[in-house]
Amino acid sequence: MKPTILIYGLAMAVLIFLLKYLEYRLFVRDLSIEFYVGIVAVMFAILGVWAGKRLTRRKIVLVGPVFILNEDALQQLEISKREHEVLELMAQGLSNQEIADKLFVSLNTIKTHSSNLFLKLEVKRRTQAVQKGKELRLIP
Amino acid sequence: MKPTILIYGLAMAVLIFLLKYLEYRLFVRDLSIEFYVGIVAVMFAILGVWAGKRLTRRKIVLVGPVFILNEDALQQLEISKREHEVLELMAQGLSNQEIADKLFVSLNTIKTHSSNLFLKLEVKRRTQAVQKGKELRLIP
DNA sequence: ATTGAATTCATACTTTCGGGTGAAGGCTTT
DNA sequence: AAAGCCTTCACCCGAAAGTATGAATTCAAT
Repeated sequence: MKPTILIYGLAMAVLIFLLKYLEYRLFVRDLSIEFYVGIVAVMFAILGVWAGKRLTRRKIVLVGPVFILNEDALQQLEISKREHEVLELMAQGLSNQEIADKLFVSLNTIKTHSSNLFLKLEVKRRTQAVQKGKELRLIP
Repeated sequence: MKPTILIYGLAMAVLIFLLKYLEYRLFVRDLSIEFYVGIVAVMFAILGVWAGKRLTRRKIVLVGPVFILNEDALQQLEISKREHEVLELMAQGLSNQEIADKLFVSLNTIKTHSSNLFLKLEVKRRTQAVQKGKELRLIP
């Protein structure tokens, strides 16, 4: 931070000196008023560009991709809440037994859900279901 | 495009008129030279800010996430080319038999590869292997 | 109240997956 | 040449996944 301030101060000093120098040259009739105004205009235009850049320099914020559930697809494919839940847990790499435990239902129930899910998603395996689920934004 | 040009032309006309008006007031001694120069400076500073914004307005290009293979992880985990290949096809939702067909080897070979892969990735199922593979950027 | 969808579960059967072990051939490194 | 790794394949076994069918229950909509 310190060196930055120093540089800015120095730049400002140079600028003011230049202005005063021009003012002096104008005073002693060494410079036409048109030239004087022109140079000042150019200087401030450049200063404006620079200051504008400084002030509007927006900080870059990296935002991870936000997941937006595709509810239309869910409805079109007639996927129920439970099936959707099962799909989510599948995508987390859980086995049918683990899913059953997590949802407090029997293994057979999960098998039924997953079978129906595969029919609706038109896939044969859970890996493909997860793939398609992500493509259709049914799961993150 | 047309209205834009019209607006710019109009703005420039106003600007020039203002400058000339100030020049006239200066000429008739109605305005001190300091004020004149100051107003010009402010005007051009603002113009500079505006022009700077216009000119440096970069076009926003949306680039899809680029996949960069994490070769370090591949080496650290001692994953061979063939195993990596198998992992890729797994991630595409293929069964072991389909992978075997695609690589022109036997089903048993793929089983061996996948088993070794699971050991190296420290997972139990292919779904988890795919997950971890993506996390580690071993596969897109 | 009846219909229909969703959820639950069971039984039985087939297929796929995954673990363990062993082994042969090829290729590189020492 | 010997050691070490990769790749290939085989056989066996158990676990997990997936299919098919049928059925009971709940809950919302007609």
